Amino acid sequence: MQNTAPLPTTTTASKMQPFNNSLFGSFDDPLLNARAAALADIDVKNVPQLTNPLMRPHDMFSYSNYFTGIPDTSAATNIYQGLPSSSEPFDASVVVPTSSEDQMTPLQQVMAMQTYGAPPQFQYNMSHMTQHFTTSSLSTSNNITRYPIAPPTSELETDPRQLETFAEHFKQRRIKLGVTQADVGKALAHLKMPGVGSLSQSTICRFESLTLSHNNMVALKPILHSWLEKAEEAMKQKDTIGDINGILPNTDKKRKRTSIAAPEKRELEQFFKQQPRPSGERIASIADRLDLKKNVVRVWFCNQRQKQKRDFRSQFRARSAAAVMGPRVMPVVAGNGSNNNLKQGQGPYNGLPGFFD
DNA sequence: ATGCATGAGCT
DNA sequence: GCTCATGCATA
Repeated sequence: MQNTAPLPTTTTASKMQPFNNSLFGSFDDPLLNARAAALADIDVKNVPQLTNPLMRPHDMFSYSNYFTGIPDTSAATNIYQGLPSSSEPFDASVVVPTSSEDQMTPLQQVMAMQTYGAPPQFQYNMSHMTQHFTTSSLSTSNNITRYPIAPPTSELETDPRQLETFAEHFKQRRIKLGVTQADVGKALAHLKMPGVGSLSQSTICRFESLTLSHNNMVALKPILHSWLEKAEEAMKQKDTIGDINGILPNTDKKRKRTSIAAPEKRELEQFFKQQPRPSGERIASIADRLDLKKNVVRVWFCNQRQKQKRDFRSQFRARSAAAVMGPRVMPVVAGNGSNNNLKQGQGPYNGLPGFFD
């Protein structure tokens, strides 16, 4: 509504950490196969079907959207081949959060992200993946990780219920093991899986709460599964858990974080209801009206759309709703050998009416 | 747990 | 300028 109050937004700054990742080169983790057993004790829930007006034909469907009841076995979601192995010599330190002690040069990170050094069985099937699985947020931060290994084979690997089941199981076990989400994230780098670095607490949290896109869930599952197995082992032969290294000063730069005031936020939400995808001019208009920076408004809408997709299921699940909808259109990737067949959906919006300017 | 932000790749 | 994966900062 009105922004008589102080400032519509406020920003704060805080520390930014430098690179602290390890993992590179060595990947002693043979792809393992599965874990059906590990998940056997979990129950599978039924998921209602639904549709998300925000979804567009070429959008990479989110985990939430996956729950449309429409089975999907398209290659687009099959990112992994197998699961991380657990049949290798166990190294307690792997699951022990040793804080940020790992160092990796930007170049190494880049390389680690690429599947370049991985053997064939570890590589992605380029024609079956989307950009994000090759080189997502490469320089976003000090942590690498992002998708490694091969594409998934079985449907079990991408089955939403399986993923959900695993996520729950994972969380329960993690807690049992007394490991925090942040610890898990850091420990991942120790798995030394090709292309796998550490992850943030945020991501682990989102994985557990299923607030990630389906592809993201699928990609992370084998990695977290691998960690869990090692962690379970560590639990057993617990003793020499050398939680070595540890301390690392956080003396660095800062990053601002805008805080949009409630009134402005309420208006933004109203605008969003009217049109989730405002034009640049529209955004400028809104920004001007709310006395916010245009970029802040733009990003807000981007995040809102992303959030809507992720949260969609949680908003409607556990409900009998069975609004069967038309078949979901998956991005068809032409494996033409070209080096740019990792399309990302951005086709024209064909959702519900009224969402265009 | 989640809001705001970044950056890659793509249109 | 968009989507997506992800992260820092913070409520």
